[in-house]
Amino acid sequence: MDKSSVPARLDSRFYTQDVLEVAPGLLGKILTCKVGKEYLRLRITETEAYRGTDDLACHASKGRTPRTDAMFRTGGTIYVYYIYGMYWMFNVVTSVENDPQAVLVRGVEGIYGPGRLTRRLHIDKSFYGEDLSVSQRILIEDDGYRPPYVSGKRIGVNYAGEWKDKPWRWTVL
DNA sequence: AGCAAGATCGGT
DNA sequence: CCGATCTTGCTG
Repeated sequence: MDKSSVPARLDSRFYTQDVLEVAPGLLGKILTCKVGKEYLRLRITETEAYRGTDDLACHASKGRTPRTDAMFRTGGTIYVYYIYGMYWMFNVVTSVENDPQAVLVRGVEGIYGPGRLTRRLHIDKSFYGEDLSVSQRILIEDDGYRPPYVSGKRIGVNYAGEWKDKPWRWTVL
């Protein structure tokens, strides 16, 4: 049998890598989330990397606050924040403790937009700080699928000086 | 206590 | 292109 076709939960060995490895690496992985009594399983199609205190687009560049605390924890932690009075943003923390990095999941199959996907998956503040490698209601799985992809500039970060042009957004073709 | 900005979205 | 809508963090 084909071992690579058996879905396996991603663990800390994957999440503790650098965000520039994890963000494109998450493309094609299966985001599994319990919604009511059902588990919705959707492949990730678009991601963005936010990397450390130097990256002016990264919330951690403003320091460690109650809001950004989760980003400073170990890889696999969930960082969720509320924006524009309407939307929850779902992020996967990467790297090790005190090296604040995170992947913003911007899209999954059939759902384009970070605010839309959290609405569909019922992801809100209650997921803040949860651990993707052990949670019973949310996890990410790898079944070996490796889709082709392209990279481009991040969205909505024109205030970030030289950091606004980093090609840290990845989209499946 | 008040204020300005924000990793968005949907309608005009 | 603009309004909705509210949390966060900073200023005073």
